[in-house]
Amino acid sequence: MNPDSQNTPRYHQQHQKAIEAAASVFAEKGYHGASTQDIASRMGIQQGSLYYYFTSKEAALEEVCLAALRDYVDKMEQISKQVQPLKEKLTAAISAHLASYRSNSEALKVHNEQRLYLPEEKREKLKTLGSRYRQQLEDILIEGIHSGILNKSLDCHFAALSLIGLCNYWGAMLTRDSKLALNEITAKCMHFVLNGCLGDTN
Amino acid sequence: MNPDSQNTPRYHQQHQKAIEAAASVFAEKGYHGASTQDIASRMGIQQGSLYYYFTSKEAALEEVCLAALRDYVDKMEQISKQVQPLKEKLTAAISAHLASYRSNSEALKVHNEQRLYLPEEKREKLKTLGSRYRQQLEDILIEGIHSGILNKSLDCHFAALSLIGLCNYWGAMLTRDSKLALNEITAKCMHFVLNGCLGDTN
DNA sequence: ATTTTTTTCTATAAACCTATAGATTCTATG
DNA sequence: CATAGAATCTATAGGTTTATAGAAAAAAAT
Repeated sequence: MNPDSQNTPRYHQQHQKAIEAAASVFAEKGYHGASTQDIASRMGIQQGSLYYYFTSKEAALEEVCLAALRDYVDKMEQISKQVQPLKEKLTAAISAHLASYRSNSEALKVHNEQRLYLPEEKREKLKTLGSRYRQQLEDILIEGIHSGILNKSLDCHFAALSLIGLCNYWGAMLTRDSKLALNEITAKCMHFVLNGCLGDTN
Repeated sequence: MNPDSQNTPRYHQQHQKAIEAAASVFAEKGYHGASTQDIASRMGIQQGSLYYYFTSKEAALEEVCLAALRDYVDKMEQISKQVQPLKEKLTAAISAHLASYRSNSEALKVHNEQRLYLPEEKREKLKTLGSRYRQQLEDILIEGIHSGILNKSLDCHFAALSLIGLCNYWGAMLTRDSKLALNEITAKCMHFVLNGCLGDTN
């Protein structure tokens, strides 16, 4: 393959479609449970043709995870930058996290559930992006402490991770049960994270 | 195979070993990523011999999940039955949940991450057991409300599920990072669940 | 219109995987 | 110790899977 060929508009567009197809199939069947045949079928080409866009199945998983996380970190960065009170920011963050599970071709789900099947080396970029995301969340919480809203002695690192865990859990639920309402779950997560089980309501 | 043969002590013991081997391999490589060869090797027999203990690879996954959940529901039942204050009960529940990830041959992890690869019919028993577990947790919370400790308007159903999500997340972390201390994570989860980010410390 | 380049297809090698059948070894019991 | 039954092994059928190579079709450039 001529290396220049990767610069045509068509290549770019098809490559994108390939990533989406892979994300969708991996989300449904898991990395090992999905075949390159499945991915190719979903994007309407022959199995062998897929290798024009991915050097290997593993590379496909890597690209899916990277794209998902990059997308997501970007979104978080925007939220984090905006000047608005803590509660609004946090709600936006949770809502964005949960929403990705529904809409975004489930790529984030693939990242969360399948990335460990990548070899160590291929996971490094993911780790970097992942901790940047966690850091942004942490910063929002720290800011909340400074503005006097959150508890001074809150362990922000632990809280940020827990929030991620919580959102991943409910995000996965959302993809499985279409009856669940995104807004409702967002609000409940928000309330739970802020108040816990002891705290006063409203 | 003579159906009586399944009643010998040796069969029982080897069957148990097979379930543990399967749990360990599934936990590491995922259901589809693991081969029956892997499982057989781990228990030190030939690949074909495995079928003396499992009718199929899928049946192996089913047994692993069932065993894990049964074990776990039992443990929860005991905790739930004990007469002790809410905080102690909740701590015991969280600690037990997290501990299973470390010690229990990671079968619970397999249940949480791989059970969806089972066909609907084979998942029904799991659903029943799973909701029994959730219900027990919910009951602990309800009791906490009645005894005046927890917030009256707490959504116990949502809180119970969230707690499960949180424990699954930190449980998975514990298996990946052996430096994390079980007791510390238990205490932090406990504190987070009770107080959230707003609540007072201690 | 012809040539070049990109994109897709077909065919296939090589590896692997599940499940079964029948032979073989082990174990317990009379 | 001989024998029945349990447990394991070997070999393999039948299927799927990844990845590659070379042909063919489509698109773009000259």
